[in-house]
Amino acid sequence: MMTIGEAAGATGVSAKMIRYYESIGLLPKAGRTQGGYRTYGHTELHDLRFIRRARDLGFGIEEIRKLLDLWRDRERSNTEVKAIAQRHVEDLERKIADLTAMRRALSHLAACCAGDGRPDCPILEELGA
Amino acid sequence: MMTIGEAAGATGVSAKMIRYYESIGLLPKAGRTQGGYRTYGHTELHDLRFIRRARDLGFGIEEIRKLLDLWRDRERSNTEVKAIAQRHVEDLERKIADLTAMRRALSHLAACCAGDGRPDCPILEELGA
DNA sequence: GCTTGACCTTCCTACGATGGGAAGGAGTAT
DNA sequence: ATACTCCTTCCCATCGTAGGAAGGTCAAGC
Repeated sequence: MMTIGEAAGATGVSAKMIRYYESIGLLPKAGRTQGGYRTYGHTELHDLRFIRRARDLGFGIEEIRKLLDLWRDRERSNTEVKAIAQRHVEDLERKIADLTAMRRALSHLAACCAGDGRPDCPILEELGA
Repeated sequence: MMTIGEAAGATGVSAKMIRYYESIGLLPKAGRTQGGYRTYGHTELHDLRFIRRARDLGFGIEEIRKLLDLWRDRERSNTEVKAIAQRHVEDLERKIADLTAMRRALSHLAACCAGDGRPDCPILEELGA
């Protein structure tokens, strides 16, 4: 059995976030020592690593909640899991497209700006047009 | 002279955000009518459009604050503007790279998942590995 | 046993940008 | 005068994460 700090070190999820995930019901309430310290065992560490990986893939808390439920359900249907994943892929693609449009517009403007110390600046001209 | 709602309609910046920008000092305090309504003229509309365009390019408030200051400064050096823009381009590229990595990993997993209603699911297997 | 220091507890605050809504006043058209 | 739209300020929520304060617990060394 580990303390919250050890579990944090072992999973890469900060102690702060572990308490937060518990507080919003993403994780079941952790066991406690006599002194009131939270305790973490194999199952709990697994959940934490699961959450960590899902966060790394950009899933939001509510999506992770569903994924954890599905993971715990032996009778689950992979159709639902795949749907969640595909929705998230589309979400990522939308965000990538937005950022890419910004980057393209802005790097074009930056390329047009001499950057030679004079006041003339196509970037500001465009913003102030 | 326009009211805040008219200025919002004319610039695409919501009345809420106009008040917010004023409250954080991004915009100077607007003039007021006798009744206490904020008033907006040419200069103010220009600033609002400037902010709107900069937001559309993904600049944060503090960057916009600097850009607005530079815009107002006739003695400005385009070197500084270009540096801000290039830093932001790099920021965008980092975000794009992060999201792209997520999308690649996740769409690979989704492609490996049959989605045929059975419990077997490479996505959950990977998250729970 | 006692002290020290590391770790834990809860609770509050903040971020960045935006939106929602309540309560009440201003302006305008009939 | 009435009714309606718009304005005002103020508070709260989002989402995930981090910082800090005040106080309790635990283990190691003396």
